[in-house]
Amino acid sequence: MPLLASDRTVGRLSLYRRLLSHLLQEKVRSVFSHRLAEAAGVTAAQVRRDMMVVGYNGIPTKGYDVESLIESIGQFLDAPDPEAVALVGVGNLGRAILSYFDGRRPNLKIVAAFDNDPSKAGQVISGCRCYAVRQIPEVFAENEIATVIITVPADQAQEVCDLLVDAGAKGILNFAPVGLRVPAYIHVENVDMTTSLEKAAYFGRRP
Amino acid sequence: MPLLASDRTVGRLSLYRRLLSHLLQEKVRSVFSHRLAEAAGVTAAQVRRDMMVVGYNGIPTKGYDVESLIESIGQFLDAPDPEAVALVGVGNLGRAILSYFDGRRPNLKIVAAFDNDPSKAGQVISGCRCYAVRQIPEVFAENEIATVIITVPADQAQEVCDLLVDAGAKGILNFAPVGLRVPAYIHVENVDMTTSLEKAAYFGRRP
DNA sequence: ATAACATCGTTACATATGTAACGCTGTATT
DNA sequence: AATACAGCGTTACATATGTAACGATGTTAT
Repeated sequence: MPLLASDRTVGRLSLYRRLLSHLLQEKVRSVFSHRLAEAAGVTAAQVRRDMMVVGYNGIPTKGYDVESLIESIGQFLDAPDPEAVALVGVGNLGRAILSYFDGRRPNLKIVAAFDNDPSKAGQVISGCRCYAVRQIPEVFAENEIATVIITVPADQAQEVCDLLVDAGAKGILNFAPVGLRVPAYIHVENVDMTTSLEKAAYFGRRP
Repeated sequence: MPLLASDRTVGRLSLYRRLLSHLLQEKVRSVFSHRLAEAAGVTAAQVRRDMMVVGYNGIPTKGYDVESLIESIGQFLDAPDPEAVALVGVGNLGRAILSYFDGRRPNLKIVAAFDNDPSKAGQVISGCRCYAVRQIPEVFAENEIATVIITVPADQAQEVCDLLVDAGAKGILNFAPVGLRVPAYIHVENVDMTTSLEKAAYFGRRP
């Protein structure tokens, strides 16, 4: 099993796992590549090819065992131990995201939020404690935080990003609509809502 | 100039336009493909190739005129007239998005928000009026809404989606972590924050 | 026990996307 | 006015990604 998968593949694996979890909740024990493909909006061949990447083997005429496949994808995607995540920028969007992720992925828990408004420090929002921005280094070190979510306004994003990289961030989920400049070994995942909306409008208009 | 561009290309054009707007605010009149490429995180060749799609021509040794390029990209990406957008699901995330888009893209304005909690009807949030879900057909017809943002919980997303398609939605920006089933002529743009976070963590871990 | 069948794993192919090379063009300089 | 040069537009190439075809495999039913 290769230790590195492509961006697209990782995205699909994450999606498969979520779909499989839903199936498990509905007491579904096994699933065929066809069905999983339909739910994920891809072809059955794509699913089988992705399973190869994970190194998981199904059984002809039986399909994939839901529970053990979830386990296998987890071993591939997740770190061996639960990971601590931080969020910077406790505005409307930051709070919404804290709420969104609260309890959603136990292995990827947001344990600290930072804001440059000092009055927010000490507050607990959706189970997450707030700190001042200057506390980033110590809190990162204490919790071994490597993954961060940036939800500050665009004009502060680069500045915050630099602080985070210095503090040891490796993976950044960036909601600010700017291209962050980072060292090559850092991974930035951009969520650009403006672009997404414009794409929805554009392709909705031209079928 | 081709009337249809690829998904990726449209995403980059949207990004270029935003970067160009920033430049314009800083009174920058013209820009080279190199600089625009650097800001967007792509190669110069990519920028020039994308300009071909838009049908915009620069001038050797002078580069691209910022103002007229913004205009050209707008003509390519935007509808001839400003478009009305709706949002469904006025929870934490919905409100954050209403605030985020408030005044950001004048040609793509969120004019109506819907929620199944009747107490929200009549409220105005970030300049956007709230309605009950059952009012979707009439409000869509009145405002000729074709683009919608879905921010309802996962278990209600498909149901809401069906209503929206019936009401005439063509482009859907979906924040719910489920694969929506829609007719072929409808375009769904998924923003999957869970997957994005998992990707950030995965690639941060494996450089 | 054996044969038929459905589904899997894998390899080979097709398409989409990005990168680089190259000649062209217009400006600026002497 | 002629020449040098920086940057553009385009074409050709390389890589990445997705699709489909095909043989292998295990289960089930006779």
